Amino acid sequence: MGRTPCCEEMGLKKGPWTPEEDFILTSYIQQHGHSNWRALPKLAGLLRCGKSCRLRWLNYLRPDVKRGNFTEDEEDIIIKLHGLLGNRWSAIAAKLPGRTDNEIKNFWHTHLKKRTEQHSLATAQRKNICQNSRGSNHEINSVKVPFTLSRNNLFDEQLLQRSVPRQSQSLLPNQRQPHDSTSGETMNQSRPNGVNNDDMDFWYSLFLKAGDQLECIIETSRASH
DNA sequence: AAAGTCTACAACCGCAAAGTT
DNA sequence: TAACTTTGCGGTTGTAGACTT
Repeated sequence: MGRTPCCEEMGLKKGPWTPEEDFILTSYIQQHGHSNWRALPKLAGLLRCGKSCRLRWLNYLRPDVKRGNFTEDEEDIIIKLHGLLGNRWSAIAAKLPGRTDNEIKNFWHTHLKKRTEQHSLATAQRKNICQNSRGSNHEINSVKVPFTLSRNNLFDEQLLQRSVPRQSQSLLPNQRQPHDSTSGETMNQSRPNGVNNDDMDFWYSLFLKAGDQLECIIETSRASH
């Protein structure tokens, strides 16, 4: 038996939200919270599905949502984190208070993607020149950070150990204490080398410390293997 | 001024993970 | 433990407004 799509029920409205709907949703959540998105629209008197209400609240109506243009600092963080995390927009958004995953995703596709593609092209061209001058026949790998994290892949810890700057070695996973017994247990169960790939705080701090230097060294390391 | 094209972003969709019974 | 429900995520689409021809 399949799951019923949330908007399949008859009479549910789709498309842009009206100010009246926004007011009803905001008022309801301020009074009752949002413990059950599925039941919320009926209780609030909205002809919307719970999913739509949740999205509207999280991306637009929440009081702590920051509107307006991204600052240069925010752009920089997004670019760096995207290099580290890939398209994990919610993880990136977690590091930018007031910004939503949807907003960051849109901003990436409309502004930053082009810019980083241009940067990658320039980097590849620069490295080609460098490689050719050394007479190497190694293929240039365009992947910026080889241990880019995603839900399903593991990074190459040995490569990371070889690659990070000396001053950042102390931050590597096997030198680091787990946050607590629970996370430590999870780490050991799920990762033979004791690494929890979801520990974004760690990778974020490492990346901010090592930053471009880490990327540069890893690229060199790959080319030399 | 009209038509065509581009850009930005709100919103939808399907899927998978997490939670519940 | 299986079946089912709910939530959250990321990819994609629809469309309004800006811009160009």
